[in-house]
Amino acid sequence: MAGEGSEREAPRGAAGDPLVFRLLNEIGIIDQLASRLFERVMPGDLTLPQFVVLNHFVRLGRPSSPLRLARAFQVTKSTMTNTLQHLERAGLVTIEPDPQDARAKVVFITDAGRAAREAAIAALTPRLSSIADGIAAQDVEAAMPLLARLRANLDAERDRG
Amino acid sequence: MAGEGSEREAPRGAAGDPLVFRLLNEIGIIDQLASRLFERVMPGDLTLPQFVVLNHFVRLGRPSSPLRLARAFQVTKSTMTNTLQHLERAGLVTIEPDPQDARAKVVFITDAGRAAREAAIAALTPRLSSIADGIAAQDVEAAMPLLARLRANLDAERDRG
DNA sequence: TGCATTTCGTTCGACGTCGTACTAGATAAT
DNA sequence: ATTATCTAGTACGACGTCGAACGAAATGCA
Repeated sequence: MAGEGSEREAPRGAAGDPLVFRLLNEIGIIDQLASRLFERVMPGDLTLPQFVVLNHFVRLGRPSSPLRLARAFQVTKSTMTNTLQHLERAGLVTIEPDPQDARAKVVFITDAGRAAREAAIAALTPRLSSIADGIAAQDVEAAMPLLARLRANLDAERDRG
Repeated sequence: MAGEGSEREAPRGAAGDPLVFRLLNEIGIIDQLASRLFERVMPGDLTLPQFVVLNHFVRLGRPSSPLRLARAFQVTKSTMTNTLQHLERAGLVTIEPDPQDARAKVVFITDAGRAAREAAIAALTPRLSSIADGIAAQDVEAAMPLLARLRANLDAERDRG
């Protein structure tokens, strides 16, 4: 464990003591550390959101649209526009008008995109084992329902206004 | 970035550890949703990092320095410089040179800062119960060691380069 | 003492993210 | 048909975040 100064605290919320605050707190730290680590390990200029989009294409096996991608990743349309523009400039995806709907666009992954995704996974994989070190699969499985519930609650609260 | 929604596909179990990957994925989504919700609920122009810094001051009960704050929240110095500049412009903190060390600075929370923090907490509190709805305290307690371990692993991996 | 190194903080440019506002095209309503 | 409304995507500005580079001050070392 790193330096643990007496002043150490979490980068997220924690207005008081409540348990859920502590949980969100811990989650915030983990997300912070994980994202940074991912970006540092990524080859080239590939960022985490860019990788995630490329990965999605490979798993999906077919083209998609900016809006569907935005929904899939819970980001706004403008955020996805931004990410796709970067990917397109890097030649990792191509974007064409949708023949069916002149408002829409179709996004394809390119061969270079697939290669970049493979390289990223190759760089990531060895790190994942270190990160998983000393973590029991059954403990993770046991924690997932809690997290799913928390996510669902946040989701509902988001729609609430 | 968050995880996929409806456009889901069977995660083909690439080499490595799909389990920890899924965990980090879920954590990413939760952090996303929680952060957005916080910012939407925050009164005025207060952002989450700004609130967290103010909150830290109240809990700490004494001034601090940009570097110590950066370490406490696991962000870089430049990130903290940025946040503190916003807080100072809003009159929520004051920043003075450190008499002991001419390189350093001392950051104080102001009365306006305390008031802003109180207002934020007042706005946040009612949301908390909704977010915690259906979540058992013992389940959270049970999950914390796992998360702590994950955090520690990420921390160690970060220092590894 | 004097110079090299470390430390504290800022500046700069880049990316992700949001929300608002806008265009263009599709759909519904009358 | 014509108009009103909704939908897909983009533009813009703001904030958080990082890393690299920098100036200024403290510390270490010879």
